[in-house]
Amino acid sequence: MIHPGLLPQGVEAFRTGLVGRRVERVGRRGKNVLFRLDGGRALLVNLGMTGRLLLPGPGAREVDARHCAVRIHFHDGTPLTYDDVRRFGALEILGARAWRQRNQVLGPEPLSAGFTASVLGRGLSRSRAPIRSWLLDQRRVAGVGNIYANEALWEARIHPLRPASSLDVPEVGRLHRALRRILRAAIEARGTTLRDYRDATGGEGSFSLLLRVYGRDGHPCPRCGTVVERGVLSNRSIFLCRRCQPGVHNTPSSE
DNA sequence: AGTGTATCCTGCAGGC
DNA sequence: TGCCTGCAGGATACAC
Repeated sequence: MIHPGLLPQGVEAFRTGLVGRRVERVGRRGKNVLFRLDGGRALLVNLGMTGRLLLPGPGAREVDARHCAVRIHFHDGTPLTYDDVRRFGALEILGARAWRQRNQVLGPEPLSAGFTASVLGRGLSRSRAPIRSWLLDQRRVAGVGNIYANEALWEARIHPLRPASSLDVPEVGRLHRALRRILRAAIEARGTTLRDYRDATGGEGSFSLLLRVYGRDGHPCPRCGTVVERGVLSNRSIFLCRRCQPGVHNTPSSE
């Protein structure tokens, strides 16, 4: 039942780091669920593609947990289940110092007050990477995944292959606004359930209903009616409207 | 520095 | 019905 691959430190180190600790609060940093433990330690959970953290409770729904990979029992017997079909996730216990180092490596939180358009612009100016790749790099900005990167670029009318440093000031402003709006709306909708995602109570996220380009190749662009296209960048899909997001020769993919 | 490719793994949709 | 291929929210290591 336990899949050691999800515990990079090994089962025993994970167990001894966790047993007897008290969870002081639960939060998030980038894509990591963060359990702050007493003694300055932290339990970090990255859900990968298909991970879920499930907790029984009054409003909790029955969820298919056929791929339970790790189970943590609280002192009162309440089980916290980590279920993950593809097992790309990871759970680890970090001491205070290791957590500080990890935290430092991650880029700014896009919804924090400090993440201004000029902060974004400064980051972008230092990189010629395609903007979609830049957005997925957790060291540059934390917590943006492929869905929200594609949606934000469509909203900001920026082609995913544009070099990060090529964005002008109005474009940086539009991207900044779009990123924050999309992330807030997705949180409001409790996430994007394409297939596997569930919140801790087993509920689905409804942002999937609000997607405008992601996974919608062949459908009309909601803004101009042009057919949305799918392309590939660094082995990940990109979705775009060629008319709303011009530039960059004739890429991506073929025609 | 950045890109393409491969890897971890399972399940599902679509074509034939 | 069944077999095959391609694709999927993420992160990382590798060669170039």
